Amino acid sequence: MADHAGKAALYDALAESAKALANGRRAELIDVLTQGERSVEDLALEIDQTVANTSQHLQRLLRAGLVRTRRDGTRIFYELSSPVVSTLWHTMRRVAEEHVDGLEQLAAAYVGDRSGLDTMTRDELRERLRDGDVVVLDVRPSAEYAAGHIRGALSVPIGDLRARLQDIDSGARVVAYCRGSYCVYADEAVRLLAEAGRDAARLEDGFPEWASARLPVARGM
Amino acid sequence: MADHAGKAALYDALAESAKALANGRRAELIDVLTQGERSVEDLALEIDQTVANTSQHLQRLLRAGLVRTRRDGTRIFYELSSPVVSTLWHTMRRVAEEHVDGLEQLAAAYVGDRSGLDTMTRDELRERLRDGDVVVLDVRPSAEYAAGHIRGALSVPIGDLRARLQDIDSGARVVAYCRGSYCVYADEAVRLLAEAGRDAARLEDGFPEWASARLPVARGM
DNA sequence: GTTCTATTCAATGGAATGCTTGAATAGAAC
DNA sequence: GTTCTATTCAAGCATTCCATTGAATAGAAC
Repeated sequence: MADHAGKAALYDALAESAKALANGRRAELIDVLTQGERSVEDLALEIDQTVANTSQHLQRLLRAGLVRTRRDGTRIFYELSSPVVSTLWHTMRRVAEEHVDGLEQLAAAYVGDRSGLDTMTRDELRERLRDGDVVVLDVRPSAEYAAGHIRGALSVPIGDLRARLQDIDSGARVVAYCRGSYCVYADEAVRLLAEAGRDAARLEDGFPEWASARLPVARGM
Repeated sequence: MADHAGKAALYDALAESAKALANGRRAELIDVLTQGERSVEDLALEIDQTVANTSQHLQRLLRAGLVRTRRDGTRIFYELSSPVVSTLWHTMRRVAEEHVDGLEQLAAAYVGDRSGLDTMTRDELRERLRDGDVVVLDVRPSAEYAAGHIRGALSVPIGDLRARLQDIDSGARVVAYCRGSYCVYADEAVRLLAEAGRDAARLEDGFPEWASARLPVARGM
């Protein structure tokens, strides 16, 4: 007969990865890290938590093996330890979307009304990029742009957009993108651009989807 | 600016699915349910817990939407609410295998030494089934056989195997299978058969892998 | 060496979780 | 109707988890 203690311990270990994700703040961290590596302070700002608290969550993720660290001078960068982790996060999100009820309402409440916003599919953007008749704006924080972006996109963090409006060719069709469908930066950008009389749309999804569809990306500033 | 409370609530909701899996006993339940629906008492036996405790875990899974129930006479059957859940479980397992350290040791400690056991791949078994020169034994509990099994397999729960040895054609090559690579029933069966002088091997993986490879399956006893 | 800064550590209190026990419920069988 | 049985509910206690606070550390800049 198999030993019961052994079986329990095995499943406890298997559940460790789930435990690491079983907290809203850590889920948020993993989601942000999906966009690329970030420093602790940066992440703390991103998830609206104290640095100490963020650090503790990160260390829990580290212990579970979901992230790894790299030191650069005085700061420490965290990143996902492998692509499987990002797959896990996306699968979890799909399951939650399908099965956690009330989630759609929460998402709608957070994202707000998108009915007035023009959108563009990945395929259309790819074609227009090939034809060169589009300006693509990456409105995520510049650290995320640096870690990877759609090839040909300009980095215009959402906070800088208003000030840099005049740098953007006023005749061109403009497409803004950010992290994905839950991310509201691109929405804000499109609204701001539309108010300024530009022909603006948001990419339906975000950078991770673009990258995992193996479409052209670039790194650095 | 987006409301922070809304964002936190959204991610908390997304983390709900992970919380449901963030416990060894619940992970075990999901794993068993991967094989098909089961009653509460049955599941309690399977995970070596009291019925009350098992019931509470099941209800947590139910609240998270990962399972659904069906009443049949006096008992209640639980099953996974959709195939995505089983995908989630497998992804989680892959992540744990890759990143939780000490897991391999735990698995090895539980599974024991397999070096003396002959194994057969899915492809080989499929060919032999087509040629008809193999006896296939499903050594899982009969409830799991009923919920779905390799077409052509006989149901011989591991506890009954010794008593039914003489029913098995003594000239044939015998292949035993159970739930997957962590499942030890098939190992036990192969050892028992080998001791009895039979030509026995275990299928490398288990029924779920067979089914998701879309190979021939059947239901019922 | 000293100072500065990003990160981590340690201790706290309050909330959620997990297992146990014994009682309650809701259909089935009679 | 009564009895039986599978499941759920409710209360209790020990454990773990989470955000906060303030102190400690380790490397960079000077």
